[in-house]
Amino acid sequence: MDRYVELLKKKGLKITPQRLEILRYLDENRIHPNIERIHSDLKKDNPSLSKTTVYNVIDDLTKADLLQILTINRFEILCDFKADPHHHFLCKECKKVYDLDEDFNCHLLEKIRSEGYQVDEVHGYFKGTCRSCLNKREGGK
Amino acid sequence: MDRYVELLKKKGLKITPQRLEILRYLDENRIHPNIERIHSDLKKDNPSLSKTTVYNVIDDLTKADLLQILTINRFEILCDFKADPHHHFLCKECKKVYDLDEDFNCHLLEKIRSEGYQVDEVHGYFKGTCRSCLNKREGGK
DNA sequence: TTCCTATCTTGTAATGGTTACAAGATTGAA
DNA sequence: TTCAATCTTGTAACCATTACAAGATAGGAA
Ligand SMILES: [Mn+2]
Ligand SMILES: [Mn+2]
Ligand SMILES: [Zn+2]
Ligand SMILES: [Zn+2]
Repeated sequence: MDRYVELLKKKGLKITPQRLEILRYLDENRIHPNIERIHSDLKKDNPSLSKTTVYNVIDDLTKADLLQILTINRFEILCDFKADPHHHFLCKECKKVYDLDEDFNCHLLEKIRSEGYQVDEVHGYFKGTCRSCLNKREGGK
Repeated sequence: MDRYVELLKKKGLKITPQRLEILRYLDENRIHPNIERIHSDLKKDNPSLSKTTVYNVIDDLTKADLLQILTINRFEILCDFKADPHHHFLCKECKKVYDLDEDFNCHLLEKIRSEGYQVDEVHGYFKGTCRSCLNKREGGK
């Protein structure tokens, strides 16, 4: 059975072409796209896709814990296929959002939990300039 | 000289009553208020304060690095007087945002820097349920 | 397979937080 | 004291997101 059909079934969501396409797209394109990007990319193969549907599906999938919305900037909704927990780096110059795979701060997490907080989500956002933009800056002088 | 006058002067910003009031308010109320809250609280003593001015001043002070805007949720602008770097815990139940004073993940920060990223900001956001809300839940059963 | 209802998709309209703008007030340097 | 640059204010515009209603689809039951 298709991997994405399985994911939706497991969460009790109906199988629709739109949900499958968006899920596949996010899994295969780990670029933290915004709503506009998802919509315009998928419209190529499915011209009738409505932007409202993209909003709805992102909402459903987020509630089902199949993806997460980043709040690394407040100007747009950035979507991330939910794989292992990881953190992010936003380059202020090219605006790309990179994944950081390294494990992140178990010590503080333990500390907070031991103080009685119930922690459901851990978000780590680093902001600055990526290597590629730094290089361009060097080259361009 | 007034502490806040000094801060503004150091950054080359003109001294205005609105800027001083907002700066003082944020320093004395470390509750990560949103624009609406700042505006309505300060309007009590200064009825002519415009919401546009709150937006403008927050913008100026952020650019001057005197405060930071949290992106812990995408529904509102939360302001934080810029003191020592620290991280945050959002309670999904009462919506309060707590400061986490513990030092946070120097290891990963070093790793990223060593890989060539230039890191300007580090944001750590934890989300879940705070002790006070957990207690209420227990008591209310 | 067929039927039927709950759910989903779509286009359009409404919403509301944020930003743009222009006129009048204030600041601070000369 | 003067005056230009900057700031504050109210109003209007913007536009991403959400609400809504009508028609389509999914999937369980018979
Ligand atoms: Mn990611
Ligand atoms: Mn804080
Ligand atoms: Zn870059
Ligand atoms: Zn709470």
